Amino acid sequence: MAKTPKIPDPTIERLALYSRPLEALIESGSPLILSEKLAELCGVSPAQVRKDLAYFGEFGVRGVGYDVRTLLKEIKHILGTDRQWALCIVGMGNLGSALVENENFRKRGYIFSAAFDSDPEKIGKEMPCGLTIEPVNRIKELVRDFHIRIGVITTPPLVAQQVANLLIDAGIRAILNFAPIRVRTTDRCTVENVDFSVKLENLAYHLGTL
Amino acid sequence: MAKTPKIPDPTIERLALYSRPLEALIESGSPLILSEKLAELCGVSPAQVRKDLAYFGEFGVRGVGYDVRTLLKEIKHILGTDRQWALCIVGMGNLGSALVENENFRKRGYIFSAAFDSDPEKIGKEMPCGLTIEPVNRIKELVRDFHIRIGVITTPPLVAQQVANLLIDAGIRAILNFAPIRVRTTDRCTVENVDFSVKLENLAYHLGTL
DNA sequence: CCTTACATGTGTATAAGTTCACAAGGCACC
DNA sequence: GGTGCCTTGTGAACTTATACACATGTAAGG
Repeated sequence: MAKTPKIPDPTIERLALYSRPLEALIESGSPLILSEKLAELCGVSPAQVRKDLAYFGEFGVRGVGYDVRTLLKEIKHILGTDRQWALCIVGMGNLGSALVENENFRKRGYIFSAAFDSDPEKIGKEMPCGLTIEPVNRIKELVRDFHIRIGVITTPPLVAQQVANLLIDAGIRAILNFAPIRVRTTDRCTVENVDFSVKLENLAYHLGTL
Repeated sequence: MAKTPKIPDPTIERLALYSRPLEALIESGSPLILSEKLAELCGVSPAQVRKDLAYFGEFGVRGVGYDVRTLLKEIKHILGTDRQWALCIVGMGNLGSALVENENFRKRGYIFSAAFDSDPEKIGKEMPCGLTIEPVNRIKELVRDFHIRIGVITTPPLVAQQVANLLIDAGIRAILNFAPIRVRTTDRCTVENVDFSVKLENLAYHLGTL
């Protein structure tokens, strides 16, 4: 990996953001993009775009702009999206089921390799995507066998922490948590929390002040 | 609304975060919470908690702590979560269906009052929650009739912007967008974007550097 | 080959947000 | 009623992140 003295966390988040319009631009055949245009598409400032990219190298050509294909390739390499990642998911309720069927993930190299639940009713059922729901006591075994590095939690909040512990114990080093509770982890394991209602409350606040 | 000179945006996001453990504490019967304890539960610093709250008033008692019920009440009032909000949702795929069935929303006062899709196959179908899927050309009418203020977008990315325009035109002033594309709006309309794969790419980056 | 135009890359300035450290205030016990 | 303990509330220091403005380098055209 390239020399990266200290990258701001928001920069990483924005890199992922930049890749969305770039993918669309490749589809539409545009070979070139300007920082100004990309900035507008992502809702940030042009200087921000250039600074973010400059942390990792010189990907553009002065006086010209950025080659779309090259830039996307570089961003994907930085983020590690140029390879595939095996995921597992715990909690096959409505949300969990929706996620494993989601094409967006697969398209970006995130492959659900195992799905778990504790409900005996669900265990053994095959889902439209072809996965069979496994009992949680097989987490360790399947994480090892499928080389799963990332875990997704879509359980009720009350059991989310236990599940996180199971995942960490199984060797998972990154967790995407959809349960509305902050799960604790060790230094070895990164967590990203996604809480829909937090977002909604944000919106409600802004509505209230209008 | 109280005098609020200039509230940092992260503060609002954290207020919503604080409310989660507080709800749990009420269930478990603890009457009192210390900034240090709440901070730990939310993964922030105690000073941060106190500063965030101090923007809106003095809710605690020095030397004692915060009364859980009072604090939650105040936070809910600030965020506007002490009343109910009517939502509509556009795009009844797997994710959309999962969201309308989600109990988390209803519990916090967010009520799905209308669901839309453009697929003739889906229109007219009744969902487990009792809602009937309506055609998108009824958005304006139903938004008006049900006094809907917040719209949720769970469509494919290609039509997300059009849908956003429809919603804005119908008078919606806040949008929660799950499509992996940044939708543009007017000043009158706030948008919150939730992009799962951005979160995943974040995780992938951190895994890569480990 | 030199000049002009233009967009990137970057050091510096500005702004925003977080942590620190302590003053202010309330409760309990003596 | 006074004293000591404890936690909040908060101004100031510090850290982080964003915006500015210009120097740098490339391509095209005369």
